[in-house]
Amino acid sequence: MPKKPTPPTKIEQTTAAGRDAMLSDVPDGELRKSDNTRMRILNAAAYVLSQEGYAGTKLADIARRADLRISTLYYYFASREELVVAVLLTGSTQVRKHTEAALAALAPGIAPIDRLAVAVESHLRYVLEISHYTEAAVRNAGQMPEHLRAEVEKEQARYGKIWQKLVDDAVMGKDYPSPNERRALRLLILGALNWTVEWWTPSRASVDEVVSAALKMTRRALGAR
Amino acid sequence: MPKKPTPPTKIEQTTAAGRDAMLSDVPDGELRKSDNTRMRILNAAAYVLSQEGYAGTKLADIARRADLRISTLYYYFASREELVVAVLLTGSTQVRKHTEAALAALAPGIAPIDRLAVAVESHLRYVLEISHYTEAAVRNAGQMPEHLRAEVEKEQARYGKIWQKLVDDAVMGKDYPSPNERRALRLLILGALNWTVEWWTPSRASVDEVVSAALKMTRRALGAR
Amino acid sequence: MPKKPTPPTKIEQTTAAGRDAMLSDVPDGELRKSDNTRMRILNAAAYVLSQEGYAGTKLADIARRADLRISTLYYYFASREELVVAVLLTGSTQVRKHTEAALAALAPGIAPIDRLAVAVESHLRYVLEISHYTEAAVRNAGQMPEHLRAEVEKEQARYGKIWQKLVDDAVMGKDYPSPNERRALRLLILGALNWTVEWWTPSRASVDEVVSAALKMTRRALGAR
Amino acid sequence: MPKKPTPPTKIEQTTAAGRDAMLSDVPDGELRKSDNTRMRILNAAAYVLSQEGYAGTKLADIARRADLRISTLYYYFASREELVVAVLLTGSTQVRKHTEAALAALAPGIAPIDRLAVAVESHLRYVLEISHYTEAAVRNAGQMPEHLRAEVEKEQARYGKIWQKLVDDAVMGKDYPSPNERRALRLLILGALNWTVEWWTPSRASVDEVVSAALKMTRRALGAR
DNA sequence: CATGAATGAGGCTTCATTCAT
DNA sequence: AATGAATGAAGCCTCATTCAT
Repeated sequence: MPKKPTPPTKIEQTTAAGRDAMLSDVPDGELRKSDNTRMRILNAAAYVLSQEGYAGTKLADIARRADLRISTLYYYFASREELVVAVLLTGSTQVRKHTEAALAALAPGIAPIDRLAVAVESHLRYVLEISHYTEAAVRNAGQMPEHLRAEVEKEQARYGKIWQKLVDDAVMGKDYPSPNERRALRLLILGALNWTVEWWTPSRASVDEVVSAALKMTRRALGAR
Repeated sequence: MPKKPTPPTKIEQTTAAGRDAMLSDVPDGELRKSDNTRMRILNAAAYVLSQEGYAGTKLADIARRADLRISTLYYYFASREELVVAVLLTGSTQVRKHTEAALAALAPGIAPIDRLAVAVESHLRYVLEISHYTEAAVRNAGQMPEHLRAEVEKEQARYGKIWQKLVDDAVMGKDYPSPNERRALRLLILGALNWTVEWWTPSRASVDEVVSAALKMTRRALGAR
Repeated sequence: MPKKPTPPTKIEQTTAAGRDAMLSDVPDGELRKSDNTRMRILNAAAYVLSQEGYAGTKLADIARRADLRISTLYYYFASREELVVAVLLTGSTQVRKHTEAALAALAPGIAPIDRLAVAVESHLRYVLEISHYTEAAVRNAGQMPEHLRAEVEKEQARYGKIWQKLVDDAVMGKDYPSPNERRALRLLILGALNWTVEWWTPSRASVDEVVSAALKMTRRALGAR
Repeated sequence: MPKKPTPPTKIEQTTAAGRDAMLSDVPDGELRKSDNTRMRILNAAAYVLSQEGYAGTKLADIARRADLRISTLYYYFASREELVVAVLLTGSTQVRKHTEAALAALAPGIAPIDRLAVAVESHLRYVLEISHYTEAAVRNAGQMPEHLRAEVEKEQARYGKIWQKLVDDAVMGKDYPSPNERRALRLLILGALNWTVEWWTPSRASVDEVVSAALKMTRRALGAR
């Protein structure tokens, strides 16, 4: 395992893979202490961001949750902003990868509307059940100061493209004739899914029920019988 | 210690009516100057909140936009929080009233799905075209500190009830059989509409196109052919 | 007296005149409280800068000396840097004005070497006896971060020009033939004078003795018999 | 608690000789690696101090320039302050030794004014051309916190004594009659020389020109011709 | 009514320093 | 002999808030 030069301060997406490695029980053998700590910080930041939002996220909270002092954060990230961007980037990348994987696993001949349904379920479950990173990304996308948006939006555009194709392929007949309408449709659907983070809590309804409703809504909206 | 003569500081929703009054050409004679100023502050705050989000909203920005000094804000509102709550309450109340009015204007025998469609259009246009207050309310609902949510959520619950009835009435046949699913459906639809504030800009598509897509999506989702 | 708009945060040289006004016993009548406080801050900063140097100057020290809280400094200056620049600019401007005044008061026909001598004495006494501002400017000219030097150096260049003329006029015969040498001579003399702030203390020798030595040195260096 | 095997941490002036040894091609066999590294650190610190000043000098800069990690510096120096003091002492000692050597090389019967001239040239060239150590010492003499000055000032007093004798011997006749004036004269001259570090850059004038001006100024100031 | 002035609390960041390896 | 990791102290700065006028 190659030693990184010195202070590991740089923005790199922390992939879901790396994160999972950390969450599993694999002994540290392959990881430097520093990787571990960096991950702990990112995890803590993702959680706080998902709960408190961009402006409410304080380094003190992140440090407390990571069981470190504030100044230690600066050993790994050059600034609060860099840390936030790293989380959001990770979050955006994670859903995308997760959904891409789900789609890749499908049989080749599957109907477009079914592909879209798979994406809906994958996205929704990831946001609600799995990743604070993605919840953070979803909730804070619009709350970030101008100069931080560029990077995050680029990643999100990538995901958006995938979805647009899913929607375009699934649209039947002559509904939603214009590209603008189909773009709107895609964003309305993703909005419906993303907005769940604002209202869903495990106590009132199961994820399954939400997924079920979302799937019906989408299938019908796209013209399935 | 009675300091301020008649401190007009009280949280009351500023209704759309009041607001419109202010925007119209009614001679000032009808209004105390203080009403005027209070309204200017609220308008400014609504705008800033809709753009910057809860945490990004600074009194300095509001004061600048209202062409006042910061300390003046305290003549009208006891605290930043009170001002914010006033805006969000106003925003929530405004859409509700607006949508209620639109529904009230309908012929009695109209089909439930059509009533829902009217609500969709009314809501969407209000958020996107008309009211910074409502945009502020929509975007910041989830970003507020715990102790401020109560009031705002109460108003929103009221609106939610109206919508739930619209959805329940419009659902056809045996789809969405459980109340939980129908609740999820309502929130998915409202989420789709509310999320538009995160992505819609006049430059890429007209409101009409978004409305059109939203109407189709809703009608189909609810089972209309 | 025209009211300044609002927060008086802007860099303007505080002229010796303004400062003297503040130091004298003239009742505040003509001055806003704000002018007074701004002056107190500048005075405090000048003192601290002259004693501690650029890097050693802490806002806490300045605030303490001005009998204010740190945050109050920000009501008058946008940043530590702006305050420092204001002091150095003031300091540079002060000596220049003081020396210009001394020169202006001379009889027209006076010999160039005598004009130079007047400048030497004026400069030296101002730095050692009168102005912390100028001492601050002298001691910190070279210690400032790159991006702050521009403004200060411009003012200093202005003073440098005056001195160069004094030196050029006073140089007799064929010594120091090249402009570069005369420039060096000017800077050596000013250096000798400025460096006094590093070693002079009232306890070891009187200002008069230093002035006397400096005058002799200069007169002889320039070729007077 | 004996931690470090042979912690070479001790304040000793690194003489010009030692430094030259390091710069020359003598095979490393003669030097412990640690000497080598210690020297690298000192050199780096001298450079940074000469450029940034006491307060602007960061261990990070020194480490970067020495191509080491910050923590390594602590293997050789107990603290930042100790390192700084070592540099300044070295710098002060270097000029003194250099000038002493130049004076020692003179013929015995040489005139006092010529001895002084030799010292002027030696000092000036050393500061401007040769040693960052001395430049550091010169520029930071007055910027150091109280508790660090003692050692440095002691060394500088030693050099001052030599200069005072040079000046006293060179003064002719009845000028500068009092010891205080002669002390002032010495410090004015040294000030003129030292201040050159604040303004001289190779691009505007050659060292020779500055030296020439300084020599003429000194000779004349002392009454030669 | 409105504001100028002042402040306290709290956040971000830098940096020298320590220590186990 | 050198370094990676972690930290405490201290500084700068922002911002909501107060209060006399």
